[in-house]
Amino acid sequence: MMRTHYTSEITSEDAGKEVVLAGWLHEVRDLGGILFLLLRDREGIAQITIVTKKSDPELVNKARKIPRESVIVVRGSVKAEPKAPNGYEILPTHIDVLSKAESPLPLDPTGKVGADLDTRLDVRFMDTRSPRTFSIFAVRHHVMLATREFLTEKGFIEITTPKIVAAATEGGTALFPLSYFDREAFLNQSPQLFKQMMMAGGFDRVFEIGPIFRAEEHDTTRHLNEATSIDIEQSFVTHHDVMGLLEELVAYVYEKVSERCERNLRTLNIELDIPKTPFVKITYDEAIEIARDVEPSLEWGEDLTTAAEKRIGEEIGEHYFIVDWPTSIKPYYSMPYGDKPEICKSFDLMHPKMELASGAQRIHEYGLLKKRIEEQGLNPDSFDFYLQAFRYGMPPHAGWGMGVERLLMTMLDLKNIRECILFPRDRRRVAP
RNA sequence: GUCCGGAUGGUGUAGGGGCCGAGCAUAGAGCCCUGUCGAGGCUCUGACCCGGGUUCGAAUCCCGGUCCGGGCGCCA
Repeated sequence: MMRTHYTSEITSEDAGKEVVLAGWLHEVRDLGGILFLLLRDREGIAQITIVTKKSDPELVNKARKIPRESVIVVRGSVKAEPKAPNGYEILPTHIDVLSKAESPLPLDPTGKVGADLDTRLDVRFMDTRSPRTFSIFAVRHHVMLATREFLTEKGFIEITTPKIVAAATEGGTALFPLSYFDREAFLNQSPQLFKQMMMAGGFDRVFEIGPIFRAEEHDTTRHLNEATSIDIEQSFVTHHDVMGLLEELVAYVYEKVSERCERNLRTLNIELDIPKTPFVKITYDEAIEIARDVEPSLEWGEDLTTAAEKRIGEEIGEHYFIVDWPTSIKPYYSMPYGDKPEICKSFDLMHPKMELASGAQRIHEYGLLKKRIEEQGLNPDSFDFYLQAFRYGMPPHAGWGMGVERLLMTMLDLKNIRECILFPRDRRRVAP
């Protein structure tokens, strides 16, 4: 290791110790007789102080010439100093420039001058140097870690399923075609079919965190063409059981993030309210009723518009479920109610600002599933690989899928979903 | 896809027919400065998206294109 400490690992109590810090030259303040260099690493910023008259002229000269954002290693002793930012400063004996930064910089990581999201995404490697952007991804990591902990604790087994597939999963959404040797294939829109097949496979409880691809030409602040989904499937349970699991998971993730990401949340200026469980449940019928305030022409059997979702979100004001959707607007694998087949055992998890997840009790009976595929205008033959799993002992099961970026976006109150993914793929952007 | 708005130094912006030889901030170069913490002061460098048109005159108005932002749709 080239460094002995992160900047955050030093306090005024380390006075007198020799340390080696490594990072980027965040800022230089040259006051003439005294020179302050700010060294930034991913955990924070440390002040390097050089009193010019008392220091080696060569070191002073060298320090004055380093361009901002160059990668430097500083060896020196810690001095307790109430006037310094974190209560300590480093009196350097050696400063090495490992990689000199060109100037001007494509954006300003100190954040003094703003940059458009588009500019930031073009030079994401530099954007993530800013403590704010870095914090978003530190939180993202903890969202995914907490999810894995929670689901593992609940007996779920993590699986990975193919992203290259032969046929559409659900119909509905558009897929990206690609050439697979001499055949056409697609990028998968969801692990749905595979996780269900593993219920027949005896896994009982599975989850996957992975990319999903949608070829829709949507162009909004809450859609991506490549997103990350947390998907679960569980056997011998009902949709009510997996809704319970989902709300517990969301609350757990919020709780762990607020415990483990204190500094990041402070950087982002976010005060996390841990959602209270159980979440409110309203039926689709009730949702339509509320939505008619703003969408009087909304008919039963139609999907909710953006304005409708907003109106209902305002009304409820916290996380909630919309349950019992019309069978016709949900995927074919959703289980219709036996006594009322026009509605099904499906649900959406909503944040007041947008949809986060959707799921259902699944059809586990071969004949009904095949019939539903046909009714939705799809060809059962292309689902043979899937349907087969329902013919030799398929337990009743339920599950859901939740968008990681949307969870993070609503948690951190970010205005654009592109903030939540390092290298977003959208209608226009395929690089970097 | 559609509607609205926009494109000015590296970055973020002001200016909406002549006042623009384009203002400001920040960054960069240089000088001064011993406690900065958005350090400060002085000097300098650096820009009107592309193509047509209107006009004596276009950064500014019109047309086309490209790119970008927001809303809606589609969608999760």
